[in-house]
Amino acid sequence: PVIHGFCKAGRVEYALHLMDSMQLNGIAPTTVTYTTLIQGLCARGELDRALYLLNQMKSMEPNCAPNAVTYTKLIHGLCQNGLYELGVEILHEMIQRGFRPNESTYSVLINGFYQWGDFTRAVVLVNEMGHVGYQTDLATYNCLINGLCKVGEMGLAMDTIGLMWERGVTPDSSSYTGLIQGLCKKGLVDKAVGLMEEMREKGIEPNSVTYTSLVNGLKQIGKNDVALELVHEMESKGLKPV
RNA sequence: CCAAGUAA
Repeated sequence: PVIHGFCKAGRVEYALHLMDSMQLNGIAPTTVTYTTLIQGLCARGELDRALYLLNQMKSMEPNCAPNAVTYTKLIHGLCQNGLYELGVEILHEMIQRGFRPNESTYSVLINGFYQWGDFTRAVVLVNEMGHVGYQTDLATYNCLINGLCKVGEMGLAMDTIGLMWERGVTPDSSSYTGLIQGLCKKGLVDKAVGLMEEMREKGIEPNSVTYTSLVNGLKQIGKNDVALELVHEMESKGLKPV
């Protein structure tokens, strides 16, 4: 808890030191302690040290056995630093050790793949996920949609949101915002406008990011007047441009 | 029970 605070404040070194003194006083670090430190190290790009900590945890079982959260944080860190191949390895290790990766784990990886442009790997992963009969939740879908939009696969992205409705997962404003951005990038601003109408019909309120994205799209194709209208509408709802 | 994932 305290350590978590230090990590968030960017004082990872201090937190590590603190853990040492805890051990000297006979206080055993817990899984959460380690996990938090791993997160802190990842954020600083010190992945080797994070991996080292993971090994240390494994040798200290069962008191601080790594769990799903530990792995997810680590994989997240690896992905952020472009080491998603290693992330996949860790994922497999995790499965071998009998951990079920959960929705967060997959979200993190999907995100990592797209972030570094590895579209094919992402698709493989998603299939793998579906194959295991995995339950994809809202955030996972959103990661997927965003990824697809980034690659310009708008057809697939639209299919995905359709799938969400079918499966009873209600998309949120993030889901739609991603799509709107993708459409705008392709110059399909009219479709983006239509999509925004659709989302309100379904009772999903656009937020400031949604508005801003669409406004930018409209400006790009020179529809400054329409863009301005939107800005006013947004402001009348108390939303500020981002 | 406390630590994990998504849009500008």
